Amino acid sequence: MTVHPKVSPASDPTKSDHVVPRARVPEDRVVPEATVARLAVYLRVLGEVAATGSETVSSEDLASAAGVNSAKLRKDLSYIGSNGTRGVGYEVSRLMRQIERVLGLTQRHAVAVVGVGNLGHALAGYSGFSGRGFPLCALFDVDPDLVGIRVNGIVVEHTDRIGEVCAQRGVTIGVIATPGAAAQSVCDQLVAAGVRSILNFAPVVLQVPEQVEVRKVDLAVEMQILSFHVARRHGEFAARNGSAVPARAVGPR
Amino acid sequence: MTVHPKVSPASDPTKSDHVVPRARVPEDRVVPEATVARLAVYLRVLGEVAATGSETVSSEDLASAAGVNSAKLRKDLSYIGSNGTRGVGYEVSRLMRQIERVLGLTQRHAVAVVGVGNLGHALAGYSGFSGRGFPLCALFDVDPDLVGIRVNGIVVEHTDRIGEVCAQRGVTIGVIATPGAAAQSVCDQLVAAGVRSILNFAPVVLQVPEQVEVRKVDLAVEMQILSFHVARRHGEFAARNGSAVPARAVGPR
DNA sequence: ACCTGTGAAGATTTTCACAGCA
DNA sequence: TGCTGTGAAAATCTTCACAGGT
Repeated sequence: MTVHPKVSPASDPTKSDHVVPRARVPEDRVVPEATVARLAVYLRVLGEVAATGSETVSSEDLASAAGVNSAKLRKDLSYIGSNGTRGVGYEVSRLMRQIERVLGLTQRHAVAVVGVGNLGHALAGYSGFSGRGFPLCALFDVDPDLVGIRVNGIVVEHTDRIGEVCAQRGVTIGVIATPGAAAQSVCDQLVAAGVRSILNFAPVVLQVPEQVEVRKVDLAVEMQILSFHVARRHGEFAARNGSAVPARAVGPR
Repeated sequence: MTVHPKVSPASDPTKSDHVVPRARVPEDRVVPEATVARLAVYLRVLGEVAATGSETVSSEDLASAAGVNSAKLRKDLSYIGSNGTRGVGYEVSRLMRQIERVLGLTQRHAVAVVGVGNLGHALAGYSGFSGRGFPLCALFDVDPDLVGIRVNGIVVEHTDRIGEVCAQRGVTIGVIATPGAAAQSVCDQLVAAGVRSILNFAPVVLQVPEQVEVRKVDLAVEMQILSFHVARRHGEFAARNGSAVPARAVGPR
């Protein structure tokens, strides 16, 4: 079941020296997963800052615009070897380039979307896709009525041709927007075609080889998490006095 | 000079005492945030198990279907005071009810979707919405061509009426599917209307009072995270000893 | 024999707080 | 003075490993 690559409980928790020499790539720093997710957010916020004409930002301002605290932001940026200037802040354009480089946005990633229903359509039309280094290169569906039509300039192919078309067009990222029942099979085909990164919108837990990175976006899960918090809010107070909603500390603006 | 347009973000000065109130269940048990997200997944998988006719599952089987390891699953379930039977496993229907109760799915949560573009349409048509205890009760848009039309049985209202309509229909969860530029303003209106849970699809970091729970779904961020992993695979470990691929297993979230 | 529930260890992430530089 | 970069502490989350019930 669980694969156990390493067994030895490792060594002394003296983190100061990275004992295991990683490959000799320039800027080889370990970027925590949690940090990666936030870097993308910082990048967008930096874009907004740049649009205002500011050439520098402080960690404080950037953090508050990104909704995190400034210590976290500084630590995140320190992982990517960034340097701002003490007493001044970060140079916006330089920092943007740095984050883009770390996120691999200096290369383009050809994207295929499988499933051209409501959601697939919306995705295909999403400008942030092609606009931001993720050119949409292929669309697939099983529905004969959809195969052959053109969406956002791309002709919809039959899912049977996933392997062939993805290989041909160098697809590196696959987006699954099919019904749940079809998702695993589609996923298998993408993986067979060499796709190693998948964004899954189908309400299914995909089983993939470990080298494949899957990100899941699940509306039902998000709604249920919100539901939990709604219930919690009511539960904490309602038990005692039966009132619907606890007094609000913040009124309408 | 400062970037933040609005009031306090979900984190800031006032946040010195940042101890997020832990999630509580009537029994005074604490459910970690990370666990809450997985409970929703377990619930779906349990549904699939139930469909096969099994009346019990082991932590091992359930975990593998949910893509997590069994120790984690058992610990998660222990937080909700669940009990399976040693030597046997968990009773499927009982466990489902328990999770539903903890997630607050025993009550209905009226949902409003703001923004009836491509994505909003897709969301409005999403069956898992109304089907699963989240009745879609209101739709809003600014576009005069959309206001008044009926989508999935719901008449689209103008966003000016968010406050009025949400209050009237008892909306507790708001979904923002507008362009980024409109999102903050829409959010403010939802909050003013008493909505305390928001699912945000707009590529913006919303600034909200701290009692409001915001979940963000951000396609660009997801793509960029995948991009990072693509780049890492190709870059760093390329020529390390010939053995297995160094990529570490990364579970969903 | 099998499988849950959980204390404790380990790993990761967040926050604090301050040294040090422009 | 103002703000970054970062050790170190704290908090959170994951995994181990086994006691204990069936």
